[in-house]
Amino acid sequence: MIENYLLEQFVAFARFGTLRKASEELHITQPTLSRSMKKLEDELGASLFHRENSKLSLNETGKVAAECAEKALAANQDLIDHVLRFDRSLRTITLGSCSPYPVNELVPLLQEQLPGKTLTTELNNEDARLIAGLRSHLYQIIVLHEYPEEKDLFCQRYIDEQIYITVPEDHPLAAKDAVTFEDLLEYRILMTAHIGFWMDVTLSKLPPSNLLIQSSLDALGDLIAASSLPFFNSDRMIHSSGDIPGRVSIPIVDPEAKATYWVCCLTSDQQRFRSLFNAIRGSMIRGSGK
Amino acid sequence: MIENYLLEQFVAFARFGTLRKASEELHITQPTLSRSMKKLEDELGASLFHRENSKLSLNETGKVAAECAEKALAANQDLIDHVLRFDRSLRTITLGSCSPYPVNELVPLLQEQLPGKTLTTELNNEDARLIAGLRSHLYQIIVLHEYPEEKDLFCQRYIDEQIYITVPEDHPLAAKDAVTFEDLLEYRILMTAHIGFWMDVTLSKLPPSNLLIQSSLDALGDLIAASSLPFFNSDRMIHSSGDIPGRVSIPIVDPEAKATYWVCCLTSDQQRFRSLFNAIRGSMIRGSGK
DNA sequence: CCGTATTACGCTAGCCGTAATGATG
DNA sequence: CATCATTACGGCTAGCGTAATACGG
Repeated sequence: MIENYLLEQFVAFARFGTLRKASEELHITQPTLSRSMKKLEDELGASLFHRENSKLSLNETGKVAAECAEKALAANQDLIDHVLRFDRSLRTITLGSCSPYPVNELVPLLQEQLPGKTLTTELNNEDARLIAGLRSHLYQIIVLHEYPEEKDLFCQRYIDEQIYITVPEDHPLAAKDAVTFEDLLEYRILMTAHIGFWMDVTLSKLPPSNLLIQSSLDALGDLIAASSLPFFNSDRMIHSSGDIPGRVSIPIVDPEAKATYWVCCLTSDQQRFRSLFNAIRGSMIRGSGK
Repeated sequence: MIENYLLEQFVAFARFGTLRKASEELHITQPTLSRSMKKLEDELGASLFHRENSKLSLNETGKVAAECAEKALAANQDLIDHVLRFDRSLRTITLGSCSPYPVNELVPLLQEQLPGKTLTTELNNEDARLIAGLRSHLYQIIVLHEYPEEKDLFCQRYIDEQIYITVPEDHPLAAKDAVTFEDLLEYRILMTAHIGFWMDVTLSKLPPSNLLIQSSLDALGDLIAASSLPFFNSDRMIHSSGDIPGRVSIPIVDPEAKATYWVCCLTSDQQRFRSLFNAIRGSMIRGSGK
């Protein structure tokens, strides 16, 4: 068995080419590195270096060893990452979502159902990365916008969301009952960057030059109030924040402008979150009754 | 970074369940293990054990950690194996073959073409394992009985071999020009275990009870001389060792009883073995001219 | 001479074992 | 009291840094 401190030093040499540079990077002295490299060769029982003229370089075996050493160190780092992540997952709940609205709705529910747990949330555009995060205990609960086929996931159908465009009452579009993305091609539209997968949807339907993307939510609010530019909205958002005087919201009828959300956890966590999923179902019934 | 000696001790505990057993297995003392497990928790910054009633067991995080630790240790062992194998491959040539006859032919050629190198040979029934061995530098040259499609292999068509059955002149089969495996069903046949993939062929065509398999080649030779039992032979073997007085050899005409050999190396080694492959082609031309 | 690697030497951190203590059934 | 884990103590290995040496462009 080769200790990792030797591999770390060896990989540093392989990367930086000379003992001096590597020793500086690792904040150890050159003689220490020199000694370690000898020790590594000794413990492996194979020559790894080509030595000539006070110049040290990897030989063919050394190159093979450097590759393998990186893998071994990566496995070690994996261990640390996985353990810390899992340990954290026992005390904290991280909600990963493809879209911000479900987060708003779920956060109070999670806080109520999982008292004493720290709750953090994260937007992530790609369903695949959300699922991978769930498996690696980066997330405990995720919200997807497509039903996943994966067998190790327990999924509960959640709310729908329909995208609207909100315009001033005197806007050319204001009279319409419905619009398509195509209708929006001639306008510049305000939006925020923090809308999860909806960003991918809008970018696939509208050219970037049409979109005035604000990274700050505050800035977006100010611009909406101060300008008469159209901006994206959704039935859910309108419902929860109420109508804005002097503006009308028109539904976008493209199929891409409507999504069904799914709340998922690992099947191995299903029992643990049973009452939470019950509460989610309950909230949907109450929500529809409003 | 977690040092591997800690992981080794941790995995031993995970396997054997108590510090005592693990300490005995590792030939270290119990207090040492106890201290190491604390150190591991400390360095990871996570609790790994459930401690109660002077009983130590893994908690959920510990189970995750044990799995990852095994992977990390496996990666470390991989490093050692790969490096030693590669280093060895620079000084020695290991020939892996699916069949013994090509080995007999190739060994003198290899010794002539690669002077100063240590030469070892190994029979291996499965082509897939020969190819894997080539890739991991366990072998440098292999002989297959089917053309492999793998792109990282350089392959050279080699000799054919045809299996015969050798019987006494007064044997019922002696009069035949050709036989099939089916004809052999009623006889007990002498053979050796060291015939590579031919063993798989015979076992697929004849019941094991028909085969008198000798592990020692000497024993087989003695039995052939002392008994009148049929035994397997091949055109190549007959050619090189000459006819045995009082015996006749009859070809087995099933397609399975004929093989074409392929000599292969890694394409990355192709240049290194160029003259060797030339010599192999040369030997085949001379061989056919005889 | 400056930059490189190796060798020599002394320090000390940390790993180990022994012995003692605690806890449990 | 037998078994298992933890704590306490002292020895010693081995990894470290400093300083000196060697070698080349």
